[in-house]
Amino acid sequence: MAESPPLLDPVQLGAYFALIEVVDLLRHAIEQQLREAGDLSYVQFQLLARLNGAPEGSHRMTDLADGVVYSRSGLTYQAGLLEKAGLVTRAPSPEDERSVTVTITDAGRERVQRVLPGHAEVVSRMLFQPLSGKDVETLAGLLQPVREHMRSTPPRSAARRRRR
Amino acid sequence: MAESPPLLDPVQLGAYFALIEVVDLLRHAIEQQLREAGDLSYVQFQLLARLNGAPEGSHRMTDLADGVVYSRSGLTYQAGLLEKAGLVTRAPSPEDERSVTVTITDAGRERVQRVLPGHAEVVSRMLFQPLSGKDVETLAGLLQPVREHMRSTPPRSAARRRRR
DNA sequence: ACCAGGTGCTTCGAACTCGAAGCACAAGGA
DNA sequence: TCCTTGTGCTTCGAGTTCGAAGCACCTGGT
Repeated sequence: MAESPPLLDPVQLGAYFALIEVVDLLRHAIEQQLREAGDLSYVQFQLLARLNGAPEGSHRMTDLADGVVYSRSGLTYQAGLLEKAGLVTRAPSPEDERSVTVTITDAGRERVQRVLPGHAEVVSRMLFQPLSGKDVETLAGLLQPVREHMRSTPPRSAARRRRR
Repeated sequence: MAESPPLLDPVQLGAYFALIEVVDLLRHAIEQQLREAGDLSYVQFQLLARLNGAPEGSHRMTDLADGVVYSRSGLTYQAGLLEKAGLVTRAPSPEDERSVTVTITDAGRERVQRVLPGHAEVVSRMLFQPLSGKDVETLAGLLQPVREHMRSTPPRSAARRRRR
């Protein structure tokens, strides 16, 4: 039987490894900055930022979990921490008694504002410093379709919950 | 006082968010595949792959930790698991009594070979499907300098260990 | 009106992660 | 030689993560 050709050529491998490594290093740097500047984990920051940008400053738990790449149970845990810290409130939704509406508080908005400059600074310095404006546009243009592709493609052997 | 301009423009924000999200989604998919195909976590796979590619099939702990973005203690833990699973052996280095040399076993190599095709398939399908060959080259070309930049730039307020 | 299946969230247990502290060896100057 | 400092790894404790299971509510068909 013939040797099946490698599914990834060297260029692809390089892109793949670089992608993973770049994001790992970036995340570490960001996490450290957020911890020092505002005692937030990256997930917590993402949640607050998302709420801060929402029309009413609130979202359902599920929408939050879908937005961030995160498990439901993990979200419950983090939402609990944020609530305990007074950065967020949780209340059952009026329309659907099952769902919980998470709303950012003033303290939460302040916290986001507090860490935001440092956050932007880290991203700018670590990620964008070696890239020209043109490069960034190109990068964004390449990643956007990939993002959409991944979002639209179900996890193959998917079954968020056992389907009948 | 004047409003300080945002440190990140919309295009940069888009690139940044897409980058993070793409890698998060990719990692999840990969992790699931590795777990199903070979009962490996992503870190374990990375470690085995690195050892598999090494000249002697071995590395010192520190070199492994530096290669992967990972804490020392975490590496000790994972190396322990891999050893327990018989995929790797650990032995004190002959030259330096302090350091530990990790070596991949035949079973370890087999395991890598077993999961590799599926791994490549997932990466290919999720990441590269929406990209042309030219796109991939461009992406690799953009990320390479960023990777080097991050690697060479120390964590700013760095001090891996308390410096005097 | 019932009730079977679906959905939203939480709880639970097990596993993983990290940094700080600790141990042992190494290296280099007094 | 000693002894101070540095390095390689492990241990420890606390915090975080996930999936499976569980509970409550909602929906649509009969």
